Amino acid sequence: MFHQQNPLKGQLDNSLSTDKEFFYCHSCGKQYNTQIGYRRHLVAFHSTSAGKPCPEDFPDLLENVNHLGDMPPTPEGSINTPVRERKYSCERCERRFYTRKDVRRHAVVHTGRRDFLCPRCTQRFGRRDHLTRHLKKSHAQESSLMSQCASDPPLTPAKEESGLLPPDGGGVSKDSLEVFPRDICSSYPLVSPVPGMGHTHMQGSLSAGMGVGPSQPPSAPQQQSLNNISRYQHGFTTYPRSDMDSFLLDLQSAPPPQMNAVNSSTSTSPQRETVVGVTAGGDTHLMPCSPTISTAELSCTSNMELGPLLGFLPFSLPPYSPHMGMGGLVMSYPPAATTSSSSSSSSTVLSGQAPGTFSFFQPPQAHVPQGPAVHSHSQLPQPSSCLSHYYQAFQQ
DNA sequence: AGTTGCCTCGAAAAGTCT
DNA sequence: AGACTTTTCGAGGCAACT
Repeated sequence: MFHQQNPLKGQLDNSLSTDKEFFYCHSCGKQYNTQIGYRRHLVAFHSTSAGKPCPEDFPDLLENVNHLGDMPPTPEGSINTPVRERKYSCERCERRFYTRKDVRRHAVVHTGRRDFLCPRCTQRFGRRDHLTRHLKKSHAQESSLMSQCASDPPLTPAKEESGLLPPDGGGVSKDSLEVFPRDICSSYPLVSPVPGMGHTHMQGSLSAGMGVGPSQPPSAPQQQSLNNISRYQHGFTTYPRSDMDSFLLDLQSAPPPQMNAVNSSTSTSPQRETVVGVTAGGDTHLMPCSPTISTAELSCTSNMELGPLLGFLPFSLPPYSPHMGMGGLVMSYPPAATTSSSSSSSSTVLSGQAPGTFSFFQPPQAHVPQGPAVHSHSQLPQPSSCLSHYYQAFQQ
């Protein structure tokens, strides 16, 4: 956020407007409202010209560039560019787009749906590419760290064991698979953000989001044992501290989670049910009781599905559109809750899972061993060696 | 035409400096 | 505390691919 009295602005811009200042690029005539935009542009395209103010003979040009934004380009206003028409308009607002695809994607703005869950943190995104970007930018270092941490067995991208996965990777983005080698996914006991991730507030507190939670804060001793490898220590990607803070605060005040709500919501799924289980450490977890969960599901946390939690969201979701959850990693709607078109195409149906059933993905170590499928996980580094404070906090 | 993902920009949040 | 910088996310445009 830039403040109004940015001294740099005076150096960089040759503003046209009296009430708004801009940053101009003299090389290509682009205009930016913010310094950061201008700088990024310089770095990206004119690294040698960084810092140079644009000459003053660009105003006319830039005026045309100024806000093509939401307006259809006019022939006289275009800069030698072919005239394109924004034929497709949004029904809920007056925005217009060049393609229908853009309209559909834009719909997320109105629905507020964020079906793409980050398997590493509690972030949710409305678009897959946003999640991909988030993973690359915010969790890339963790991936490398975990790669080093989990040296045995050697890293194997989940897609390589894709015999259990649909050809498309089970709806998990290629990037996600690449970013999340199997062992990494397995090593992180993702506390399924699920039960609460569907909370109304998009940026709500973790605890509200988790809806689960333990009534006591994370145990300090365990955390201390992890200090030397915590990815939250200096130099690692930051996590939403505000979320963590509010989560911890909520832990102190929130009533015990209604885990059975999840259970009841999943009761429609005959194949995979979620029950409240208690681990050896006395921790409460959601535990899938079906043996039909495949290794792929265990391996890739991106397969988390949010169906159960949506059942008790405080807001009513709009009818599911296949385009909104397309290829999504998360949503699976029961036939009764979907239109005729959505049950087959809208959601990712995992192998071994009946289509259209609510299901709930569970972090691997919450399971009791389930035969060969779990074998590989037993070889993975124990969570205690690689688990971050963050996730451990939610595991308590 | 639909799907997917990358690029870009603007805005806001978070972090750092004075 | 305010100014400033950096990081992250939301969103639109668009190209590649099917």
